[in-house]
Amino acid sequence: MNFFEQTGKMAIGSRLRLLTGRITDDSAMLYQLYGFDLTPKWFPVFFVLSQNEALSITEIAQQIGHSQPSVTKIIKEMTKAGLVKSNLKSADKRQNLVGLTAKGKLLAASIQVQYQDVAAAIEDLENQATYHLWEAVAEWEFLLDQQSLLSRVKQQRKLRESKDVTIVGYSPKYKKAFKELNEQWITKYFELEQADKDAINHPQSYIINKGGQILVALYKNEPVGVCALIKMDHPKYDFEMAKMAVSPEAQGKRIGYMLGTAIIEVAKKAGATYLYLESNTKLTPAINLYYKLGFEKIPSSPLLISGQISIWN
Amino acid sequence: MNFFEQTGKMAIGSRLRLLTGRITDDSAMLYQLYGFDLTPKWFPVFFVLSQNEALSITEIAQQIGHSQPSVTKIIKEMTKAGLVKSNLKSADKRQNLVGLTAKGKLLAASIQVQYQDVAAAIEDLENQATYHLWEAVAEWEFLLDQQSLLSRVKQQRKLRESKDVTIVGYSPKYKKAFKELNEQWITKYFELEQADKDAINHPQSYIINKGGQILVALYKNEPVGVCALIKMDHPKYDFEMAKMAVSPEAQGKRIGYMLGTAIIEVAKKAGATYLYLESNTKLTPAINLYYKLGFEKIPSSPLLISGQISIWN
DNA sequence: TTTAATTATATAACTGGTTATGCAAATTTA
DNA sequence: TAAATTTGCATAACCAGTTATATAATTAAA
Repeated sequence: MNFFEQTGKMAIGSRLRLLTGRITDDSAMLYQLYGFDLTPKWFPVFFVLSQNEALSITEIAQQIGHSQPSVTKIIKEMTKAGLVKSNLKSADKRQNLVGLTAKGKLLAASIQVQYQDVAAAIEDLENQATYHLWEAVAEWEFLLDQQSLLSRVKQQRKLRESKDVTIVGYSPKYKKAFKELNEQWITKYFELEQADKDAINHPQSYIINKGGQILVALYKNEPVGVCALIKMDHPKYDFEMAKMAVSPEAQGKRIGYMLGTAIIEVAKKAGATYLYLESNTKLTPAINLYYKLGFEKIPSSPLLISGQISIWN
Repeated sequence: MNFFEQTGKMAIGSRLRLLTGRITDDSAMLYQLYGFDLTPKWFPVFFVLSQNEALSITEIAQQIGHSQPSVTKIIKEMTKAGLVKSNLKSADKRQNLVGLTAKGKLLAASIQVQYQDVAAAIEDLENQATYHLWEAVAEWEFLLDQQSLLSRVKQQRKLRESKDVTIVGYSPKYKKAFKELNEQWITKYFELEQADKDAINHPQSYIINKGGQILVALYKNEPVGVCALIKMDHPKYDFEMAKMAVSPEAQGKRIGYMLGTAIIEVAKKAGATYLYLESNTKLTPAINLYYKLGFEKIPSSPLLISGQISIWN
């Protein structure tokens, strides 16, 4: 199996498929060896039916983890083989209650010896092994229930991509980016007010020269996010965090979070203890980010959330 | 997954199938997420082709562990998608040498980031687990290479069935069985001689009364095997082991072996140090059994093997 | 050097599952 | 209580693999 040494673990799906096929093939031969008229694909259905007097198609499907049409087909085949009787009396006329026939029950009783031998063989095999397949599979099921493989890979991608993101200070070459990124999202949700226009068109004079700061997030050396710290003249708040914008194409790389923590760092170094922030509550993802950064809601104003950093001190 | 707790490990095939499906489904979505025009089933072929300039269909099939028609179909699809060019120049005109196109090579290069993310996600998952799926699968492959599941179950069956076998001493109620079992196999291969007839028709007078012994193997209380110890008047050999017969229906339950070890035990208790045995070499399974019991060939006679017990002392 | 056997591939037919869909019965909602 | 929604099932169509088989090219054997 040199192939899988080359691919590494990302081929786990292919590798599992091959092993499964191997086991299923041998299982088919086992039923033959013991002289039972059964196929591996009937097994799960047969097993649950031997544990229950009668079940509906859907109940069986749920218990064994198959789709409902799969069970319908299997039941049809098993009925033909005389193992199962369907359409038993049910109060719910949509349901097709099925159960084992006398022949099926006889088979269920006599197949016990085969079950024992197979269980013993697998137990023996697992005892020879240092890694345990059964438990490993159970654990993967559990871990994938908690978070799917898809979502785990997405998380890894974010992690990797955030390594390609650097945060730099403002310089005139980012003037255009600062304007466009802010324009983009503000016009999407609101109208551009004069104060907005002033700030995003003239960051140097309206923000930096007044004691503020601007940070730019670069992804592969292209500016994809900005954030500003605006000097406030207020007894409690030293700065306002504002004009945070991230390009939609660069979403999902935790750029907002990186800009936020960086700007807080800058504010701290400038001696600030509280930051002010205004946001419309309808911008849910942004609000979540602010909470994550440590901002808290000021109860007074219902529509806006303003906040203060409670993280430090 | 309560179902698999009920079935126990004999449902390992079904359980693996479900897990495999789950992983494959997520893999398909991953290719979509990263924007690559690839499906999970192409992956093994695509991977080996990205490692080799050109391969024949059969070579690919062997490397990835698929059937040849499966690869043929996949190559057809990938050719249609422009990833693969087939019928490259080959000395052997039967062969269909295939390799990646420029587009395929580009894809191979750009998909590396996805590979990395998937590998990292799986690595992370395995690090969270106490049992390790990848290694467990590799170990099962190895153990099944050594001995198939089918053969392991057969072994367990023998073991179980040999527990239902008991060895008892001769009594007149086994007279018929002793005769029939011996008649059955002797007439199958040879002619019944007068000495044979005497012994199998009158075991009491011809064997036991002359200082010999007879053991009977019972399977579910039915006599299915016999073996005799015949007193010899010889300077070296105390007894001859003879008239061993096992019913064909009871074959494969290690009954011959059990009878043999029991009769040797009896001989030991009677003070014997060497046993004599004659057999025609064409009875290969029997010969193997005798060797297993500790008999050795007497070089002089080519057609017969006679022997001596060298196990004890 | 024919002839026979083997090898490489393609194709057809099958298998054990899946999703999509439509219909009838049951349940919930207005 | 009529209308809308949900549920249970069967059927159809598909999918990713398989085995069986035919054909052409190559290799081995007579």
